[in-house]
Amino acid sequence: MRADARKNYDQLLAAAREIVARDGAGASMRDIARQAGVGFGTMYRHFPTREALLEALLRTGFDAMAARADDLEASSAPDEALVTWLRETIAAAHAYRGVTASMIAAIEDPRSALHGSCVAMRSAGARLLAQAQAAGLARNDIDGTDLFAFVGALAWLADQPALAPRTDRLAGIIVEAILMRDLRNPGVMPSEPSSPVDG
Amino acid sequence: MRADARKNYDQLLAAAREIVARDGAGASMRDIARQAGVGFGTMYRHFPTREALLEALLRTGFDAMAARADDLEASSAPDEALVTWLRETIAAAHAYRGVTASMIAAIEDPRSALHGSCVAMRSAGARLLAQAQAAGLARNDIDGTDLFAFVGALAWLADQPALAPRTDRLAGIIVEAILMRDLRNPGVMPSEPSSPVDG
DNA sequence: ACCTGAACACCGTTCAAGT
DNA sequence: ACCTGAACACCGTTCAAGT
Repeated sequence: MRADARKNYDQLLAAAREIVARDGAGASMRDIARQAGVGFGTMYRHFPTREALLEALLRTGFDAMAARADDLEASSAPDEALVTWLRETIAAAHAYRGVTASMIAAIEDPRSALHGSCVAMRSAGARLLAQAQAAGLARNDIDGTDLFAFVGALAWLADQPALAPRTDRLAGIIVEAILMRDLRNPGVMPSEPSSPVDG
Repeated sequence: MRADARKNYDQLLAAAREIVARDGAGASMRDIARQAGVGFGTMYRHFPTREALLEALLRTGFDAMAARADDLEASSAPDEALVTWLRETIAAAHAYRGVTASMIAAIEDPRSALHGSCVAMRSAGARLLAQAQAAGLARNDIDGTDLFAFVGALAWLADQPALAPRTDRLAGIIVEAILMRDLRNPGVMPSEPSSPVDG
């Protein structure tokens, strides 16, 4: 890759990060090329489709969340690892407004440029879920794709200005349901031995 | 309203229903006008904004769901009323692909044409929730807007082809969490008298 | 090799001209 | 009163012409 091409590539990615954060996944391609100081044709040479551009933009973040899952798996209890990973992943997805739909469409389309990153992230979450399930800390009737679906739905909530402030609390309710916890009484701490945990 | 204007209005609405069902909330306005056999100007005379058109399209459905809440409140146990209403409302929202976001944005914008219908529907759901809460059948730490948020998130799930088949099951998990039920063992039917139902 | 922008076929929206 | 479509400023995308 020639030096000028490399520079254009980097500038396009930087511009895309800025414009997509401002205007969402449907941002104007022309705006991105303009912001990068590059001709439209150059942009299409580097990224033949909008999805290819989003892919390059998201791969870094996705790979980071997959790696984060590994760290959490090693350092935390299975349930806490899962909770932390879910919260951070929702927050990360929210950083790219509106991309969640493309992300989810990519997971079952092997031809999509986003496919690899999506599958890797789903696997990372699925591993954490399996750990929690093996420890008897999470319900057994959901899988990694269900987890992915919840992340997507909650990231979508975070994208709605009217609902964003409630996202954390609603995520908490879903996490409770996944972890089979019962935290309904706000005054009672989970340290109280209220549930029968016999095998 | 003149007879020809009335006819154009109705044809625009019918065309919008068809095109929006096919292409979602971002459907081409020109397509709708063309499908209706009406000039662009005529369309903008009747519906000055895209939101105004969506509003007219959705108001009927929203009002129906509000009325449905009244029926259910009168005819069913509070928890079953809430479950049924949630499922039907998610299905109804899904019939208008992608409009959920506009619907939710409208709820806190009194100037939006959708505002009235949204608030009415939220109130209907909130009433069912309050009934279930009063009967001790639903958790007390959520309100009508939370319910609305769950409906939106689940309708969004139903809009994603890759996740649509799981929507019902995931809705069930959320409903369980709202109703404080524990149906985690798939083999056990709820007919088993496991919960104390004394009043 | 790589870059560029005129060119094409669209889009949402407006408004002068029609009946 | 109401309808219409040319006109404007955009958009995504391509491709012949340049270096």
